[in-house]
Amino acid sequence: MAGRGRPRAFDRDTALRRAMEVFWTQGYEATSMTDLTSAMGIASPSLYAAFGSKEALFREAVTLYDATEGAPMAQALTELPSARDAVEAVLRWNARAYTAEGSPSGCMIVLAATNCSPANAPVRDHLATWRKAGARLTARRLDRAVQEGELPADTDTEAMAAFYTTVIQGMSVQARDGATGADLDRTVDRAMAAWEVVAMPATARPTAAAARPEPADDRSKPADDRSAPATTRPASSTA
Amino acid sequence: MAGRGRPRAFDRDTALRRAMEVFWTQGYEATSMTDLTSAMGIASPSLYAAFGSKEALFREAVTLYDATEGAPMAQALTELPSARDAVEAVLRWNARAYTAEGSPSGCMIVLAATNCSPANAPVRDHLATWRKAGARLTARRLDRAVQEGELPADTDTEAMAAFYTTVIQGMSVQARDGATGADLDRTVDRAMAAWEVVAMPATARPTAAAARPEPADDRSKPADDRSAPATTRPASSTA
DNA sequence: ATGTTTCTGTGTCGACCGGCACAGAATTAT
DNA sequence: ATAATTCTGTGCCGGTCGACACAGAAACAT
Repeated sequence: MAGRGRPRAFDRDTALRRAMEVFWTQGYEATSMTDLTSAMGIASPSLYAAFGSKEALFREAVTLYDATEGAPMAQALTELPSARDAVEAVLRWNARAYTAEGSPSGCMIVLAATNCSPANAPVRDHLATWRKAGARLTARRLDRAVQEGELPADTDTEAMAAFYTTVIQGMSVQARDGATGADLDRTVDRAMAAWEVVAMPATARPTAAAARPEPADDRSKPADDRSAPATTRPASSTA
Repeated sequence: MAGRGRPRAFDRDTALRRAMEVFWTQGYEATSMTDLTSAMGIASPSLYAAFGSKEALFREAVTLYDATEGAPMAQALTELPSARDAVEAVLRWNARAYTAEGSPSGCMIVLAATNCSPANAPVRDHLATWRKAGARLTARRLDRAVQEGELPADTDTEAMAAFYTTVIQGMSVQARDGATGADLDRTVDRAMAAWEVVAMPATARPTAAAARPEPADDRSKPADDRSAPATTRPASSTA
């Protein structure tokens, strides 16, 4: 198995796993070569010889993350008999995984490169592609549920998958902000309780008792907004 | 109004707005002093004289962001007569704001410092505090709705606010990944259609036809997971 | 034993980072 | 006019970034 020359003095898989943890915690740009080499226990020339570059190492780390952390999700989506159980399994699993002790909080694919400099745009796009692949996998599972009669024939499966993907990605931010597994479970409770109304057709509007006219706020100007309001300074805030 | 010495040759508010846009687009760490000075049209000594440091400038930019982009949200939350209309107004507003042309996509407070090096942890915590303040403002609005009889007395307002906060934060990620305003609106449709089931009491479990036993997937190991599964490489993916 | 190959550690490269010293320019106060 | 004050632009600081040259060490083949 060993090649011709001097054998490698470190375990490549172990070093890659260490690198994944650092990237997972700090993100791509915020992780320096010094962070990597000290975590992996090797010098930078060994890193370059084994992985090529910092970016190539990151891509390998993402692939490893998907293989180890994401594999059970793909399995649940394809093997569980009902789409509802499959989506709930994904949400419950993530609620625990994002808050598990011994590993960084939140999802690496969501959090590791949300913002970066133009020079590293390829890295950001790489993760975005992976995120979209996950949403698409969910949409295909919902399509199957429509074919099997589990969901109404006119279900907007793309929008439904986008909704649950949005919830999952928001959960990553919540976990990074200190939400507990129980906190995320309460959000999952609500997302799953809404299953029937979320499975609405493409043409429908809010449904239920929600045939509202419009947001009703003063359309002062088409300016932008942020996630939630706070006129004054944040102060302490415990929740 | 002018002081004693040589007057400032640039407009401080304009320069701050430019800085906000750069931080909004690239995030805190990925934005260099060169990025800032070129966008603001001033040299670095002027920046330091006017704002103190890169971090102080960022905090001022966040405050400006909240005052300009977030103020309508706080207004909707406090002034609209029903909590349901208020929350929907916030969601609809954000769906448009996150995807508006002429400004960066997504929410600055969610995206500008999700991951950063330990040295910049104070910046990350600063934004996290702001995010939590928004969630708390929503929770207080829901408390008022309970007091006014709009929501059941046993409503878990904290969990309900956390749910909608999670959706909003997920929408920021979606917008960054290229989702359109119509895409986000479809998610808002579903989040609002679920209003009644989301307003569930603290003790309740999934409700509806969702009294499931457990996720039911093979509990292979307590490892973590990511946002969505993808066994193979991402490939192209258009949605 | 000798050559070939491959990995390891030291040291360092040019570029850029955030931040600031310094001198000159522009204003007000006297 | 002259002094005092404040801003502006040039240039540079020490430190760190990602990346690699180089020589020595450790395995193989012959």
